[in-house]
Amino acid sequence: MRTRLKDVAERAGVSVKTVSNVVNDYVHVSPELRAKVTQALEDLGYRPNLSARNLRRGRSGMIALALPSVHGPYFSELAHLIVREAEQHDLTVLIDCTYGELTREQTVAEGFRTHLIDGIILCPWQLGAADLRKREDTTPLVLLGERVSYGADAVAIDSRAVGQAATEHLLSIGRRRIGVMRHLPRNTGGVVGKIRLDGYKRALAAAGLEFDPTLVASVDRAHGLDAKVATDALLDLPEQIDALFCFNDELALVAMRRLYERGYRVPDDIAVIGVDGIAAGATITPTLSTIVPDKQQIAAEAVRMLVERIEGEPDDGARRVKAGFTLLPRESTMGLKRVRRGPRRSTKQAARS
Amino acid sequence: MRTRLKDVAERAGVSVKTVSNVVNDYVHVSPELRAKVTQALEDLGYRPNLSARNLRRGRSGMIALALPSVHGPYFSELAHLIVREAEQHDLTVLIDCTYGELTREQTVAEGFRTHLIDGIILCPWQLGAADLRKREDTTPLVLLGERVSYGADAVAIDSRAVGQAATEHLLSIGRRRIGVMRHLPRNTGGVVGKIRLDGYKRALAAAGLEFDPTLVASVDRAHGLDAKVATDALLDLPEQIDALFCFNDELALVAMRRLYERGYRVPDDIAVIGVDGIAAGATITPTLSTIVPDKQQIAAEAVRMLVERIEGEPDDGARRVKAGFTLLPRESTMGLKRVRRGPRRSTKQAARS
DNA sequence: ATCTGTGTATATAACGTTGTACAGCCCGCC
DNA sequence: GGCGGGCTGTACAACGTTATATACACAGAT
Repeated sequence: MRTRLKDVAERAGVSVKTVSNVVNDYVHVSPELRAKVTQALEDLGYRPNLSARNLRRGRSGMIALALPSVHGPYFSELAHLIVREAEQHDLTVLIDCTYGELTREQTVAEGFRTHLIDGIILCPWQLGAADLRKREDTTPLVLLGERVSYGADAVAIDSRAVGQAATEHLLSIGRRRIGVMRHLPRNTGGVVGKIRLDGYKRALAAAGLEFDPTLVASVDRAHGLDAKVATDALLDLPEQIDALFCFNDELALVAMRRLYERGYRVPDDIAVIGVDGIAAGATITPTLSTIVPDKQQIAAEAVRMLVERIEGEPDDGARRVKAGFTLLPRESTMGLKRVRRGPRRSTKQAARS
Repeated sequence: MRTRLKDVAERAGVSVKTVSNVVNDYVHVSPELRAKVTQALEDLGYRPNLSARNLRRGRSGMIALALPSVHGPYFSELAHLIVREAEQHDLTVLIDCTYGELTREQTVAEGFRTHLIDGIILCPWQLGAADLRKREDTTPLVLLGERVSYGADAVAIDSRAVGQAATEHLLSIGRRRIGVMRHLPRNTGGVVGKIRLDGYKRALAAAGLEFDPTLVASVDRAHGLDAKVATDALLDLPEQIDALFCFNDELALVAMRRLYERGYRVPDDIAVIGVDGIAAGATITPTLSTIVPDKQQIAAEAVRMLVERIEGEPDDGARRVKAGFTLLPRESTMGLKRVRRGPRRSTKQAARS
């Protein structure tokens, strides 16, 4: 049916191995034979069978990328960067969605698609250190995120610093009563959230303010109704908040919508800041201040570490890499800039802005 | 290093094939042997080598999904649905990003990862009928989208109907001067855009309005500066537009932002409608009216057709399936609903809304 | 008592590729 | 002129799995 090396070899009148040599650009093949083989290759439209090749080579050139979701903007952007990074190492990425479910995360860590993937990049939500100790699979593994002491390489941003930076920014524009909306998926340790909250407290303390636990609202699912309810809860506190620190941009979008519905102006009444730097934040009104993790760096470090493990880096214990981030102040904290009021045309101004 | 069937066989004192039979749940294995083998399997932590299995079986259980982008919300949602649909058929999906580049699309159609994938779902932007005629690879292929006469199965929404529905909606709320912003990637036929524009014209004609080509703005890239410039162009026309039909939601988000910056109110001055039904459209203010393609149906049909081809459906020529869509009128055309003005608390109202 | 059939297990041959070992050959060098 | 050594090319054996053919035991039917 499909043409194999053998077929090509017969047509060119050479051995199978010679054809293989031509296909793999082996140096020592005489020009005449090479030409003849190349011709036969084209005539028959040969395509290598990668299953066979992988079996023989013991490598597949594929890595798995397992994320809680590929649906939302943050992870899809990250996935994109990892794919591009992997490409540079001649690796194909198999993307898998765990939905943050423990069983799926375990399946991934235990090497689903065994011997078909050379390595795994996993962003765990529920998987704990215990699971990793029990791990039997030996496929190289790199983790994304900040859950504490693992038995595997990991790359993450410094969530404490993030929490601190966001809070300091809100303090710097004169806000004093800062609500927090954190994403706390059910059944999750919520380690990241804790650390980020820790940064928030630290910034408050540095400014001589006391931490008020009633200002912290938790949201089960990242989008939708829950965030709305949480926003209401914060708005209905006896003493009015003047700022809102959302642990991700998607929460912030929902919150801002809710603020609008309830008649609060952003940032005049309440300043809002998120985390992630998703694209939509730049186009809505007011544009969303946010903290942008250096996704490029995360992607690069994760792939680099994984490749090192695949290449057989001696197992000198788990390594941890911190990735950077940038605070991006926009209208939701700094105030609106309107070019003009009312529907009057103004070509030049528009062109300039 | 890694345990193979042979190792398990030796430990259990049986033949390799017997172990294989146990692994594959073959019926005729005596309970005693089955128990012994199962034990050995566990003891050694056996993992099948999928490369070898695939080689032997001639199937990999993997399909490729190639999209122009996996970064944006529309395609990431679609990808998600296709993955879930494929799961039901015991298929793993390998997602690939073509960036709408011709060469990448050709690579995919020509079966990259040969013999490792059982089938391909491709959403082409530049690939033409000619490319498909030249196609040498025989891997089953299903196309997403509406480019005209292909030599492969395809599933798509009826873009003419979409264009017509959106336009009729704008007409129904009394708008008469409707700008169009279409996404027209460089070097692309832009077939979809043409058909959608055709629906727009048809709706105008039905309402007794004349088509004005100056109302059509084209945007090269889906997001960012281009859409801003295009919005300006439409706003700077001598006669004021009162509605804007954007060919996708991302364009609409940028356009609405720009309208705001230039002082136009949505929908009072200009009503806006998009296409795709991305999540962000529900949370921004005003919420974005849009046309939502039935992505679930697209995913289901695409996978179904592909599986049929893989199972060896006789090649009775290309099949085409139309998927449905829904018009979702929201604030950007129907008007804002404010709960209350000013930052006064109002617990009960908020709880109810 | 022999034949047929069925359940159980095995040995062996694939699947398509690449690494290893080796066989010529031609070159230059002692 | 023999001899080591690089260049070409081949035969064969793997890689780990599953399909095929076969062997054997034991049942029931002839």
